[in-house]
Amino acid sequence: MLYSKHMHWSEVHVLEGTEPFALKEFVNAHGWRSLAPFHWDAGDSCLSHVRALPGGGSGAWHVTQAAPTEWRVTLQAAAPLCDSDREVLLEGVRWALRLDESFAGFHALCRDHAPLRRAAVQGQGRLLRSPDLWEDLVKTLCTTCTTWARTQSMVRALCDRWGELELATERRTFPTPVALAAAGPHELRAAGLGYRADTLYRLAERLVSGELDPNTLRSSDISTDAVRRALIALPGIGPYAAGNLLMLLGRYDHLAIDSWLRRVVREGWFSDRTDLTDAEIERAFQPFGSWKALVYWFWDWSR
DNA sequence: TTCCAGGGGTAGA
DNA sequence: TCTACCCATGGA
Repeated sequence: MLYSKHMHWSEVHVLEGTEPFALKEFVNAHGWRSLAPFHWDAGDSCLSHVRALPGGGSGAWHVTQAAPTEWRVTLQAAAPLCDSDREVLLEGVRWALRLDESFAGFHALCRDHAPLRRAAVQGQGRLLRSPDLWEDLVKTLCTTCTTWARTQSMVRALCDRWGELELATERRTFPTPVALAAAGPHELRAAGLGYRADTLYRLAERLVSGELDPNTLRSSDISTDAVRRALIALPGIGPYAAGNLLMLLGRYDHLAIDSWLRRVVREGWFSDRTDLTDAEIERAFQPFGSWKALVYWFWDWSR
């Protein structure tokens, strides 16, 4: 634990996970790593994130792989971290990397299907998520009815305009609900959010008022159906967005059916039939039970 | 100019 | 439950 030459606080921790996985393959399993304020340094195989801290100010974490189940985490901040801020950052790393989640059931299923065996052999199934669920709610909203390039630019614009500058990394945090509620729908629209501006503003207001605490949705005491109903009750969250968020929450029994999934499944399993319905897609995934979303993500569609 | 993109909400049947 | 329509925005 020391001050760097730029007088920023830095400290190193080692976190242990329960199941081995490769950081590089994990980070590249889906697109979330390219959404701010995540930063993936492919050369150093280092994943970073910056976030606002409850004690005020902000902090950064940088993760590299130390061993199959060991992670070297460097925390950075403008000043020494208090215990609660350190805990928030480290808990965020555990959550983002899913260090406490087991994929043994998924891998058992994978061994029965040739296009999934690679996933079992390589220990796949883990999908990166943001340290904070509010951040993933907003990011998911920004994936609706747009291109991936625009999703990236929308999320970047939110950070650039309403995020806090983290001094050690000179990167901007993801904006808090307070910041986006204060911005208002007109400013959000002007930042390129389009019709999502109104729903995003309403979502931020619900969090600020205390009407919604998204972290209650992280509880394992609630049934998946109850979580799904709560998600769909939120402004701007429909079946696709709820499916994506359930997957990020570690519940894989619902598909997030979007134009990309429709195309992949149509070409892979239905001879490119143009009249394929969502109901037929749902039925095709029914045999995979509580692992449907991961089966879609890790199925070897090139076979 | 028109169409569509890793959809959601609403009205009407 | 299903369908039709609208919702901003930018790139092809």
